[in-house]
Amino acid sequence: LSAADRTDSPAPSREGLLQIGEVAERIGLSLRTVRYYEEVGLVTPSDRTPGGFRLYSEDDVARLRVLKGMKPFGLSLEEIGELMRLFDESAGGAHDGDRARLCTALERYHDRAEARIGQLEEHAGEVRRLRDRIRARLEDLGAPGA
Amino acid sequence: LSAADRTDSPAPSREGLLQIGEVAERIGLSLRTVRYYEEVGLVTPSDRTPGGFRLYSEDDVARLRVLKGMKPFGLSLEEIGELMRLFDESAGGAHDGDRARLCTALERYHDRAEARIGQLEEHAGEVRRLRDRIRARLEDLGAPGA
DNA sequence: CTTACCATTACGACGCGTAAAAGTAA
DNA sequence: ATTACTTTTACGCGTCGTAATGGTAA
Repeated sequence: LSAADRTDSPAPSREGLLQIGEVAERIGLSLRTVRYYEEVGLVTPSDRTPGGFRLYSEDDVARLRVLKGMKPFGLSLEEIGELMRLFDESAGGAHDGDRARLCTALERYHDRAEARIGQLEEHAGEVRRLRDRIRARLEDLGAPGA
Repeated sequence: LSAADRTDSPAPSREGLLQIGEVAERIGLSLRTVRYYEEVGLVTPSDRTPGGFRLYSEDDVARLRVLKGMKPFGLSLEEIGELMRLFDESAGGAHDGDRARLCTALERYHDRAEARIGQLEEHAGEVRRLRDRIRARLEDLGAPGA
């Protein structure tokens, strides 16, 4: 290797395809998690090197990013998979199947999202009250000492 | 049994002590969960019937309620246990031990609570965006049909 | 005696963390 | 040859859900 090659870039590999380490770091997921998502059929790398290294396209990366964004939704990975397929199908333009089924399914997730938002806000409120209780204990504990 | 006894009250049992079913229903936890909290040393029933039925005092119930309120904090049950003990110790009035240790420990939980609040609000934001995307898909899907 | 409630034990699931042993890329 | 990256396999953990089997309360 010539000295000019010492850019030491982690692994652009070929044709803009990324290997798992780069992907995980960009998205903020662990390697284990990315592999697990593949194991349960959520995101499969578009290609592999002859040696078996996973190679992800930009689309794959995008899917993973969407996936990560869905996590606060509190769905199971299986449900996340269904939701992503619903998106795929509904984005397909050609609504070959029954559009009605897509709608009702999406509506259910929409309602669940609303419910989840409320729950998260409730939770934030509960934690705020807890924080205040801790704060009170602290003042109640720090004042006599100072 | 006389007909007058057919009030069929679930299980006030004796002396205001409640058995697990009543407790679980009041708090909104499953029996399994209540038993598990006991298993890991968080809330132990004050008494048992001769036959082995768990009997909870009002204080026990209160502890369980506090416990449930802490769940959105996202702590492990072990950490929740520590936090509850910190509360107990700091409420003891007689601060026999080192007050400094209590303070620093409580402060850590306080900071973690703040962080958690921020996280929950972020999550709510993400779910809101997701909801909007679902909504967009629905409009995009429903308009051409109607 | 019946019915509703409760006990214990144990195995399973989900979403990964983590380690082990080995192969691949450059 | 070295080094950094990757592979697969497999066991572990926390927080319960869910039987299965049998005892208790009234």
